[in-house]
Amino acid sequence: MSQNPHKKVASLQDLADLAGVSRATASRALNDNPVISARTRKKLKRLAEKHGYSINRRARDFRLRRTSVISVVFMLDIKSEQHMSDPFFLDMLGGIADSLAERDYDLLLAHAPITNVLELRDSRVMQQSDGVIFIGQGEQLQQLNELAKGENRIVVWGFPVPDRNYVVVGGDNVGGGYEATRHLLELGRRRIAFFGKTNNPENAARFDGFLKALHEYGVDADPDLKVDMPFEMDRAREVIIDVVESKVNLDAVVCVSDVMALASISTFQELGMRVPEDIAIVGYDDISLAAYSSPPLTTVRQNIRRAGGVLVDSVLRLINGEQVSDTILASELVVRKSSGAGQVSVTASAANQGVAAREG
Amino acid sequence: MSQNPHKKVASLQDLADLAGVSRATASRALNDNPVISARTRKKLKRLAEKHGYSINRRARDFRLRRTSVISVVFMLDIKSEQHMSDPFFLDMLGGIADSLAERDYDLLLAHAPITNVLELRDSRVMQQSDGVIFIGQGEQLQQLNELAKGENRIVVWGFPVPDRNYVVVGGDNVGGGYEATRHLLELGRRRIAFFGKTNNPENAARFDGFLKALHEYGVDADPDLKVDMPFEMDRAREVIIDVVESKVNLDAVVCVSDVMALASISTFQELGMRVPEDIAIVGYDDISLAAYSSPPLTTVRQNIRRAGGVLVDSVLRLINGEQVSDTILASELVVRKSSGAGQVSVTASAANQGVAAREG
DNA sequence: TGAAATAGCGCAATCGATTGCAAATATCCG
DNA sequence: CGGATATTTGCAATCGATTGCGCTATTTCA
Repeated sequence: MSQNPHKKVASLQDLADLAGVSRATASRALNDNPVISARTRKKLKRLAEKHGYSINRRARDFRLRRTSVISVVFMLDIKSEQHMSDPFFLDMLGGIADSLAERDYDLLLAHAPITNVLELRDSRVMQQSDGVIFIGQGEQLQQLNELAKGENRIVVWGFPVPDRNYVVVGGDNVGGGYEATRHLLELGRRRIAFFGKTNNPENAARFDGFLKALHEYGVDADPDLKVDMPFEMDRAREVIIDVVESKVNLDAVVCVSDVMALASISTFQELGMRVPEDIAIVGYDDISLAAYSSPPLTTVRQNIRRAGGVLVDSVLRLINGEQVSDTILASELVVRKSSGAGQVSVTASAANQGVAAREG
Repeated sequence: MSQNPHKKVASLQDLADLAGVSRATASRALNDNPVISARTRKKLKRLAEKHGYSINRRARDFRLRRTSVISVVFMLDIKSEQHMSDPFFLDMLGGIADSLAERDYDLLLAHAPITNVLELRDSRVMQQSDGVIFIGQGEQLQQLNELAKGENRIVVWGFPVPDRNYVVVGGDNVGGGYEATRHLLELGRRRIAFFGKTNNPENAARFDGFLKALHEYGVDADPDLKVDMPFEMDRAREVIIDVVESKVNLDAVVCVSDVMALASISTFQELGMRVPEDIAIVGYDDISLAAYSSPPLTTVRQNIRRAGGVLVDSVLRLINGEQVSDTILASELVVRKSSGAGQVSVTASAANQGVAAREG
């Protein structure tokens, strides 16, 4: 009201009228179309500025038959909504949101637990957005692949399994699992457990790294030490108690997430075990609370903000019809000692850009 | 492709052609306009179903001059982006996202640190969405109020300060602060500190509750025990070290967030103090990790998912031109003991619905 | 100086839906 | 059976932008 010198300039037509030109000219001027003279262009831009006119993006998107919306879908463990509260996801979401904002895209958040990814096909996630970013492949590899069939605007944060119809951006899960395990082996531990479900490719890859390290150090893998840990912390706690009570001999744990690691620390301590003296624990993600557990948590850090940027980049390039290859981002082991919050970083593995080219 | 029996039915016109009626009739039929006969309506709905036609929401929104988008703005401490990774926010966001999805609204996420709220005025947050939800009032009470002036589609999660132009939904901060403090007083503690900045209304209210409890128990408030704690955990750590080293006598702490409480526990332990023997700590929010710290954290729980629902409800009703009053949601103290993950809940204060009516 | 080339701008169709009003058809009633 | 009323449906404008094509000026060059 009061901030606009004259009456409201709501549409392009209003602006054009004000400038004494046609709507078409106004449109072209604001879009820097070279066919418009510099004088006219400047005049219109000045008027737009002066009257606080900003283009109606919905109208433009409508005309251009696009949405300027990217959907972000969290593929969580089906029954555990709680899992979503892992700070890792918020960091990831923040990174994606920032990158999208820079590129002038909106973010449509879909995080309700999805029982079958294929149900998404007719949903707004697919229909009313220009592209989709999946966080995690979940357990529905088949369905996800089916959904991605014929679609060329889907990017997934996860692990590059063979024969898929989507682009993958992921951390170096094998390397991360390997470094985490190697760290424990270097500390002299030999009875190292792996805590986490391996029914999704990411965790399976971490487990591969785990096995690789064991093998390298000549340690046999004991099936009892692979624990299929649920994501919900209270249930995880029960499983840990089971493990300990069944007298499985273990002196270290590699966890697939920091949240799980923190829950484990708490549970082991509750059971009278000392961390890390009796049992050493390594997490994954390096959430900000990791540095503030007691003892501080050694963990594998993924560059989440960078990941968000790459995810957005990839999906936008797909939309643009460009060739996009997969990306594996480096992870690094962050070693924390009980004495204070000091930390030492050890690079785990270098970033490999574009590991696998994508078939057209 | 293969799932559609015939060719693609992309627009309402296609569907109308298929049914042998006009576009107008098709539109009315799908929208259950009573002026259309039941037979025609059924026929069109069946056809739409069969051919997998779903309405183009952008086109409809465009015609209806609305966006079906609600913006969510996180009003964070300006310099600390990290703060965003507090799991509390993700829970809140999840609750809002779910409620919006139910109501068929999109969620536009704006979380970049905002130096001046008024800058939002010309941004997409205000211009391209039907309503706005602010999470927290931040420190910019004045500007926020200025922004809300003349707007009647803004809802804020926070504390109902006087003379504002927006609707507030909030937890019972005074009650929460009070109960947290009372709990410590009941345990016999008398040197209780308050950790947190009180430059935003929510925390100020918690501090009021804190003072009220002290007063009730005849304990004098010591200015040294009010610690203006930064949100970043590493800086908070430094402040705590300062406090301890300056020989301030304290035996308990009320924190304005669980994340801060967890960081405090870690720091106190690092300094050789036992928790809770030497110093007892109460948090706020009951993030899921709170139950898994060592020792488990006693905290004030806010019903976040409910909050998300109320926020969405309120903003949609505002959009709808209805009168909306403020809402204060109950908080409850969750007491956790070192022995295991068992927990006892004590209701802190009842929910007061619609505390203050809003001037039209 | 006159014809051709170029620059600058406007006309009008278009994106996919909604809706006031009018037209067409069906139903009713004396 | 004819006119009045009620029921259904269609016509066409509209939301706010973009863009192919064509129309004027203006400039260029022989």
